[in-house]
Amino acid sequence: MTRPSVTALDTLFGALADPTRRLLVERLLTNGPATATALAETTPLTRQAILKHLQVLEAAGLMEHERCGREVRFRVTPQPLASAVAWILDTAGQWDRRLDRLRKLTS
Amino acid sequence: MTRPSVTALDTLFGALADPTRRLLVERLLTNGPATATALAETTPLTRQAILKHLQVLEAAGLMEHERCGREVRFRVTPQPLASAVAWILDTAGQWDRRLDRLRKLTS
DNA sequence: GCTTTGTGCAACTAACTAGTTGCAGATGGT
DNA sequence: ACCATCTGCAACTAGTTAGTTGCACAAAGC
Repeated sequence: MTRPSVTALDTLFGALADPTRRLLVERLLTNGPATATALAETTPLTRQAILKHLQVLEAAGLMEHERCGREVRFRVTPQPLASAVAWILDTAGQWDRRLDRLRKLTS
Repeated sequence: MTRPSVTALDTLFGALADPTRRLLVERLLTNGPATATALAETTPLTRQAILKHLQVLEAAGLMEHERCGREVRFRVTPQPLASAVAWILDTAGQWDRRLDRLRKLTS
């Protein structure tokens, strides 16, 4: 077991480890794309704090942003979540029968 | 959107966000229970560093430890991984068709 | 009883994270 | 042109995390 390097799974799981970030993902998925300013208005946090969270999510591949005039709109790109599920299924699948059944269905 | 509180998902995803911890999970799942000392021998890290990682995993519900004489053996308890998968499927499932198919099969 | 081996605890450092404030720059409306 | 609004960047604080070292304690073997 050599010292592991930082992989996409690190930033991905790390991004999901924060409740504010998970809320942002949920909210953007249900309500559609929005700006950091708009998201911050529904939150006790400042715009900059929200923006940093969005950038963490973007670094994990879970967000994209698009410029529209003077606004910057963020949209969820959930594809990387498949890797997270894949790791869980590949790892624990050998142990848990129910997860293993799921693993076979994904391939 | 009120300020979210720290939930089990936070510590769970947080525990999975570290490559060393994921390796420990994988190793213990394939090779069976082991002590922190034994695990540290296959690593550039010290026993205490490994122990801390094991404790983080245990706080996330992914480990159990059992005392055997003067040894302390750690074992993976992967049940909480189901919650992680559940969140992903519940959240992104509404978006991604393939994940949605999986979500239905878990219920 | 002594030695070996494994665990437990505490202190400490370095690095990173979450969040803030303040200000400058760009865009759109009138 | 001017004003309101939104974004971008930088500096700063406080708290947390990863990892270390050192030492004390407990259990087994001889």
